[in-house]
Amino acid sequence: MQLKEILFEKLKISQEGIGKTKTGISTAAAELEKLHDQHEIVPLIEDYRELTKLQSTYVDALPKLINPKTGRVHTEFNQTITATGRLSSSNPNLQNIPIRTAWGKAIRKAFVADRGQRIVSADYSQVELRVIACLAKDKNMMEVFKKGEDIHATTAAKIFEVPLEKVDKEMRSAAKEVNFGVLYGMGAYGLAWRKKISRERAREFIEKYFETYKDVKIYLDKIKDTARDLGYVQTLFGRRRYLPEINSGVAQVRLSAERMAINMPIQGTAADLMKIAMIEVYKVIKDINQKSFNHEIIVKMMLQVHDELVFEVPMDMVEQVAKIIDEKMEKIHKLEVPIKVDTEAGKNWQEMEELY
DNA sequence: ATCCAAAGCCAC
DNA sequence: AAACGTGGCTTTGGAT
Ligand SMILES: Nc1nc2c(ncn2[C@H]2C[C@H](O)[C@@H](COP(=O)(O)OP(=O)(O)OP(=O)(O)O)O2)c(=O)[nH]1
Ligand SMILES: [Mn+2]
Ligand SMILES: [Mn+2]
Repeated sequence: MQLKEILFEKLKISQEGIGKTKTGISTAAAELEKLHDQHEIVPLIEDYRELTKLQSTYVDALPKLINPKTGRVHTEFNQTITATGRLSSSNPNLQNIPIRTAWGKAIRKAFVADRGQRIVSADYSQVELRVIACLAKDKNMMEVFKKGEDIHATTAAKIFEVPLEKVDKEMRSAAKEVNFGVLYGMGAYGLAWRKKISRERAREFIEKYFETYKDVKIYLDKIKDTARDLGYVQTLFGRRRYLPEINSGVAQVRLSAERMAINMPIQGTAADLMKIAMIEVYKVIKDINQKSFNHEIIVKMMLQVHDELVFEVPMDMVEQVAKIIDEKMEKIHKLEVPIKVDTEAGKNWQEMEELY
C-alpha cells in the first residue's frame, strides 16, 4: 500500500500545491513538509522516512559487509563510471555516509580509527567555486578568494537574512545548494521551492549573483556556445564529455544538455585536480611508510569523497603527516586563486577537530 | 529467480 | 514560464 493512497485517498488530505511525479502525486520530503500541520500523522511519517532510510541503507547493511580478515568495510572505487571524471564508490558506497541529521551523525561516528590511530581528513575548501573563478577569470570571485573570504557563508547570511557572524555550520551547508544550484542553472522557481523563500526574492538573488560574478555568467554562456559548435565540453586538463543532445530540437532535452555542459568542465576540473593530488599524496605517504620500522604501512589512504581524502595515521604522527598532505594538496596545480584545504583529525569520522 | 523502472533520499 | 549537476542504494510493484 502506497503512502500517497493513504494520505490523499483514505485521509483525504488536500492535494493543493503538492508537486507531481510521472505517475501521480509526490510524497517527497519537501512536499510532506507542506502537509506538516495538516494531519497529525505527517510529522510521524517524516521521522519514519528518515529513520528507515538510515536503518536499511547503513545500520543494517554495513555491519554485514565487514571483512572478517581485516575487520573493515571495503568499498570499490570505480574509475570509468561518471560523465565528469569523478570516481564513484559502490558495494558499499562509502561516498554518501550520512552527516546532516543527528541520527546521521551517529552513523558516521561508527567509522573509527584503529587503536593508537587517528582519522585525518583533508577537504578542498569551496572547491568548485575556486575552479570556476579561475576558468571564468572572474575578477570579483577571484578577489573574494584572494581575500580569504567564504562565499558559502556569505550566501547563507543573505538567504537566512542574518549577519555573517550568525551563520552556523548547518546554514552554511544549506547555502552550498544555493551557490551550486544557481551556478548550474537552477531557476527562481526551483530556488524558491527548495529554500522556502518567495519567488521574488529568489529571482532577485539569482540576478544579483550573476551581476556580481558577471564573468562567470559570460563564461557559462561561452561553454554552451562551444558545446554547440564542437559537440563536447572539456576540463582544464582536456578531459572531454560529448553532448550530442545539445543541438536537440526538443527544448527540454536541449536545456538539460546545456546544464550538463556547464557543469562538466567545473566538476570535472575539480575531479582532475583531486586525482592528480591523490597520486602525489600517495608518493609522499609511500616515502613515509618506507622509513617506518620494518617498512610497515602505518599511514593509510582510506577513502576519497570527491574533494576529500580520508587517512588513518598513527596518533603521534598526525600533525606532521597532516601538514605534508595539506601542502601537497594545496600546491597540486598553480591556479590564479589560492587553493585551500581544510584538515581535520579525530578518533572517528564524526568528531573531528580542525588542525592549525 | 531475475530483471526493470520509478520514487525517494543519502552524499559531494 | 521554466530548469542545479554528479553518483549509489533501498523499496515497491510489475514483467519476464
Ligand atoms: N552541483 C552541485 N554540486 C555540489 C553540490 N554539493 C557539492 N557539490 C560539489 C561542489 C563542491 O565544491 C564539491 C565538494 O563539496 P563540499 O561539500 O566539500 O563543498 P565545498 O568544497 O564547496 O565547500 P567546503 O569549503 O568544503 O565546505 O562538490 C550540490 O548540491 N550541487
Ligand atoms: Mn570541500
Ligand atoms: Mn567535501
